[in-house]
Amino acid sequence: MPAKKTSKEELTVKAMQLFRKKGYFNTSIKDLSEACNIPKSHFYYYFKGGKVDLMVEVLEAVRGYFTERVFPIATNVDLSNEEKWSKIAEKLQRIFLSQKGGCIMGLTTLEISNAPEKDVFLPIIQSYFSEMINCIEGIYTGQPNSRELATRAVQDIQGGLMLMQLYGDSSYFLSALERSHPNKQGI
Amino acid sequence: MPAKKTSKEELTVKAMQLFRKKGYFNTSIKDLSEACNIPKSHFYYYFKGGKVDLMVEVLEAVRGYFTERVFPIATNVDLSNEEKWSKIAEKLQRIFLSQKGGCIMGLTTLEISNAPEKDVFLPIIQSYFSEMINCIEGIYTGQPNSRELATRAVQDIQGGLMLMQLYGDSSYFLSALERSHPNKQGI
DNA sequence: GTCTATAGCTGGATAGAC
DNA sequence: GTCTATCCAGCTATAGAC
Repeated sequence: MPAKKTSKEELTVKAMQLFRKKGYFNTSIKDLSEACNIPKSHFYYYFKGGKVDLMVEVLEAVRGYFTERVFPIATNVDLSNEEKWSKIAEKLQRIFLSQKGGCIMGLTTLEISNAPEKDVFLPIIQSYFSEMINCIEGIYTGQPNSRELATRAVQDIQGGLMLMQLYGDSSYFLSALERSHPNKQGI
Repeated sequence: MPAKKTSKEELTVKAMQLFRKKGYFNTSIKDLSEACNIPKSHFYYYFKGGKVDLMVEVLEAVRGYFTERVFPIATNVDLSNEEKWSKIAEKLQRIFLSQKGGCIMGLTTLEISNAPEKDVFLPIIQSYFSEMINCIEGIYTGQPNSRELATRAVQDIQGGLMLMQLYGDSSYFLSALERSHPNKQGI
C-alpha cells in the first residue's frame, strides 16, 4: 500500500468531517491543514484542482460509501423488507448521529445550487439521492405508489436532519426513520 | 417616511435575495454593494454590526413576514381547515417558486449550526419553524397526533425544497404540499 | 513527497472628507 | 447620510528549496 494513497484518503476523510460541519465556503484550506497538521501547500500536491478538486473527492467518497455499504442492503434477497429497513436505519443512525454536523450532501446542495461549482458538485449529489430513493423504493415493494413514498421518506429524513441541527434534537431525524418503516406505508 | 428607513428596507430586501440564493458565507459585502449600486461602506452606516447585523435584520424580516402574513391564516375562524391550507399552500408557492433560490431559513440553519454565529441566528430561525409547526398543527385539528403530522409536513416540505434545488424540479416541493393537505392526514 | 515562503487577491471593516 | 480611500486580515494558489 503506497504512502500516497493512504495520505490522500486521510486528507479526504478529515476534509469530509470539516465540510460536513462547517460547509464548503466556510471551510478554508487553512482550517483543513491545521486539522491535519500539515502545511497548506500539501493539499495542492494531492488535489491539483485545489478546493474544488478536494470537494469532488469528498463527495464521491461519501457517495461511494453509501453505494457499496448501505444501499446494497435493499437488494439482499435473504432479508425481509422489515429486516432490510432496520439494517439501513441502523446504518443511517450511525452515520448521522455519531458526530457533530449534519448531512454533507444536503448542506452542499443548498450552498452550491446557485454557484458556479454546481456543475461539478450537483451531478454527484444527484446520483447519491437518486440511488437512495431507488433503494428505499425497493423496500416498499407491493405498494402501488412506492416511488412517491420513497421520495417522501427521503424528504422527511432530510428535513429531519435539518431540524435536528436547528434544535439540537435528534428526535426529528429518528421520527422520520420510524415513519419511513415499510410497515407504516399503507394508505 | 424618513429616507433612512426606506433605504435600510431596500438594502434588507436585496440582501435577503442574495443570501437566499448564495448563502451567508458565499455572499460578500461587495456582492451586496454591487447589487444595490452603492459603496460597500454604506452598509456599515445602516448595519453597525456589519454582516452579522445585516443577516439578523434579514432573518427577522423573513420571520416577521410569515408571522404577519402567512401563519395567521391558520387562526382565521371564517375558514375551514381545507380553505386555510389552500391559502397557505398558495402563499408558500408564491414565496418559494417566484424566484431562484430556496429557503433562506433552511440554508442558513445548515450553514451556521456549527459556526459561532449560531448563537445569534439560530434563535430567530427556531422561532420561525416553531411557529410554522404550530400553524400547521392548528389546521390538523381533530387528528390525535396533529403535532407529529405537522412536524412531518414541515420536514417533507423542507426536504422537498432541497430536492427542488438539487434537480431543478419543483414537483418535489409541490408533492410535499399536496401530501400535507389536511384531508390526507388520516391514518 | 514534504516543507517554507510568498505572491496576488478579496474579504470585512473603518476613517474621514463632503 | 453618502462618498473615496484605505487598512489589515484572511483567502487560494504557486514557486522553489530540500
